[in-house]
Amino acid sequence: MPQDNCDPPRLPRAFYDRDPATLARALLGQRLVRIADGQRVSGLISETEAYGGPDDQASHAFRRTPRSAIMYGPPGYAYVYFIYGMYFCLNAVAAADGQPGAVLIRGVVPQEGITIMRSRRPGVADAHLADGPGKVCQAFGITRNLNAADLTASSELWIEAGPGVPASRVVITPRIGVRGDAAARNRLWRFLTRP
DNA sequence: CTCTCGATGCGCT
DNA sequence: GCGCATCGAGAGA
Repeated sequence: MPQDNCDPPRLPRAFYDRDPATLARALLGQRLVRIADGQRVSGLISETEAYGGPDDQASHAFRRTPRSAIMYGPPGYAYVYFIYGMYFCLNAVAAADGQPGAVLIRGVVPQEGITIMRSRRPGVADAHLADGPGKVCQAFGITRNLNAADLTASSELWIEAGPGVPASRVVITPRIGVRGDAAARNRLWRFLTRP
């Protein structure tokens, strides 16, 4: 596979080497980039959620299993999982090696390759191309193949430094759809960008 | 092996 | 607002 970019400005591993909530906030306004079939698709991350380890009942890493093992590994890797029999969700592994944690990419505002996204999600209005975790993976063509991809080195999927988002435009809420104990439900670990 | 149900999205009401 | 699609991970037996 020839590398058609000289040196894409991927965020370095140190960027991911933080606790999940801090990383979730920091990922807002960064650029998610996907190259498939030589086509570049990108957008600014607009919504994230942090997931922890054994102290977070809502997290896959609440228990260490073969699937969640990657969340215990070094930061900067993609954790892609299959859900509800038909959707994929993309996470970026956070925190140091041995410290479990990840950030779910819940929403992206499309920038480049919008026509490709439309073709991947036929009949969907532009505003809803990637405004949900499953939609992000559909619009960006992200599947199981990209699980464990190194976001700091992959030529297929990475995150670049974007304009970021000022604190005045960040909204923080509890996470969506978590069913754990009160601690898991009440944690303010969802970050979204207000327009 | 079997059973449950989910870090969801969509279409219909 | 509500029900359904659809299947793999994880747990219990």
